[in-house]
Amino acid sequence: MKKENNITIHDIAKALNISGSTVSRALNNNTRISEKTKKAVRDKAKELGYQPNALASNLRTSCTNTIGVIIPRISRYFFSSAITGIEEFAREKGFNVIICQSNDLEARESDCVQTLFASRVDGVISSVALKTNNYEHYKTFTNRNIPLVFFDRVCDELETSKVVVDDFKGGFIAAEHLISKGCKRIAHISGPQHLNIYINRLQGYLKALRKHDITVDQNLILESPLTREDGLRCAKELLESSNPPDAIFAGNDTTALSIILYAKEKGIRIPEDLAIMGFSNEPFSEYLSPSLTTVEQSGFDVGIKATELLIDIITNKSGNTQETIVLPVKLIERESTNK
Amino acid sequence: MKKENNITIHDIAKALNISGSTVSRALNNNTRISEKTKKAVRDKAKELGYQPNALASNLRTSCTNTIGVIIPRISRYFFSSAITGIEEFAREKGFNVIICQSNDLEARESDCVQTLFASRVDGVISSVALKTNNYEHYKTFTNRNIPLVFFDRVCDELETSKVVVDDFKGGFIAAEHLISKGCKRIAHISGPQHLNIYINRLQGYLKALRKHDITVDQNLILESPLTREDGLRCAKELLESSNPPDAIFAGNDTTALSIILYAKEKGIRIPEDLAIMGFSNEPFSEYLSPSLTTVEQSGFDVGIKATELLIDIITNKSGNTQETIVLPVKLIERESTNK
DNA sequence: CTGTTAGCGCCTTCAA
DNA sequence: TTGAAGGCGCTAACAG
Repeated sequence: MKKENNITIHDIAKALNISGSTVSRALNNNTRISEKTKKAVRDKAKELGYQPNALASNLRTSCTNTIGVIIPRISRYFFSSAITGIEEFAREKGFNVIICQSNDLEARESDCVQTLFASRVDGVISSVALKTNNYEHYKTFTNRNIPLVFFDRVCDELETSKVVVDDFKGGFIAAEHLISKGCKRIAHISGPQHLNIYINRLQGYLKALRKHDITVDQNLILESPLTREDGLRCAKELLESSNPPDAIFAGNDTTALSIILYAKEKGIRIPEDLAIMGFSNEPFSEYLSPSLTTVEQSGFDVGIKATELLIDIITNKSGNTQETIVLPVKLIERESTNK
Repeated sequence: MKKENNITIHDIAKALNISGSTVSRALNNNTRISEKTKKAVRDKAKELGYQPNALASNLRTSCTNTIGVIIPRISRYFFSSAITGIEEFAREKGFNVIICQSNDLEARESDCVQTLFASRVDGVISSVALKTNNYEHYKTFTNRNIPLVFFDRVCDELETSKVVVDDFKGGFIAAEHLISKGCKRIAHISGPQHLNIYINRLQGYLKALRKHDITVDQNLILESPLTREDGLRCAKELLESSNPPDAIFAGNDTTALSIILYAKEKGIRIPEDLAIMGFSNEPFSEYLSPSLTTVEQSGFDVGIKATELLIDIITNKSGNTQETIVLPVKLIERESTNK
């Protein structure tokens, strides 16, 4: 369906008896145009209801003013809030945002790359899929000098900028917090060990144990895909063992909630302030478990930071295209129900 | 930052000693091109690593193959799943998607309209902000013949297509379900009464009461902004009244969860199968309240339907631009904890 | 079936 | 400080 003809810069030019180029320059606030002309042009533009045609401008400049985003799933709160941050910042800077979901699958992620590339995005922000082991597809961007910024789940093989959360410290303070409560046998449910975030959280946890001279018990460290189902499996394994842990540091919200639910159902007592949900801020977590301690990162802030970095690279203000920004984490302790 | 020069159709043309238009037609699978030429063109395109430049095509055809979406907040599960549906369907049909959030504010919604318009989207899918009372800004689209489809929260003032959920029936079956459990005093927490969905749910509820000769008690019908805070206010008002209801049909998930939480905290007994969460499918609801009965709609399905409708209109397959599609609802009863 | 021609609306040299 | 001219890459008449 063709759109109606719109007002172009030439209509303004004709109305003002000047040339199209002058109008173009005036509209783009070129310094070589007199204030008087600029004002006249702007007024006339408003009067005629002129709307610049981004398409034409894009074709000419080969800039789309569009940022592509690849995320695992939009329905996870961390990512939807990251997108909110990305969108907000990008729009403010005059960029549009195109979002693609990988569904945590490598093949889909590869499709996303193609889609975004075909859309001629000026830059890309991505958080890698759980299932991604091969990062070749990202070279579509790096090979063509299209700026790429990873956030949260990053790829270390590629030389790009990154915005990460201090997962190591998160794991450390989570474990140390539990130790300070008197716990010795602290379980940790970790995620897929090819992803930086889970590796780092585990390392942080281990460091805390070592610092406090607590022997590491490998039986207390589980690797999980962090799904709900697997959360229940972990809960069973940990809570019904002959020698159960006295605290649990779960890898993510889903897992933590699964465990608490399982415990409640089986009548197993596990004080919520001795369970820690890793790195989440799901809005419903508080409802489920009002006294759960969490280690948090703000998806929104991560999104903003990543976008800021990307736009800096796109507009060439920053020559450094391999910067890594580490954002701090916070331990949030809630009122205890453990009376 | 300018992109490197890319392969164009003319490079292919030159390599094959044919004209650019033939290449263009071959690539677009025009019927008037011989299979042999098509194959030659496609092979050469692949060989050279040709990537079509959508920008140029867009400028020429004044179609962007892009759909704009305006939603209140991406972080609400219903909307994020709707977007997943929209995206999936749109991509399959070769459309890109640009998402804007209104944050449930009228002014922001108006900004979204401007942004999408400036992006020259081929069509728009929208769910109106809670705070929107004036729909003038949407005329930016309707005045210019840019197809507009509302979903879920629709605007009846504008003559557009709509995809809605059967809220009336939802309210009806929710109330009737509670009546069948023997409840007589059924409270309903409704949302802002300028929005179709809340009006209809309330009407359905009222019809069920009338059908079963239950006198309507206005004290049991609350209007709420459906926030968490107001959920607590409603809980207090209902549960601590001198004559409390024996069932509650909450307007949305947040409210339902607030009520259950409040009840638990205060030690007030309210069997979960006598509370109904209206129209939600938040992934964490089940964790919080495993036996809560819900009336559900799938955001994903709504998104798909809306996109299908919009793309039909854009591609002019359907002349009807004022269709209203009503999707059914389901009552989901879970295992009762009310032993 | 294929080629020629002429723009889509804007920006950017180059020249004045 | 402004104008003229050309072209970004593609497509849609119009001719053959």
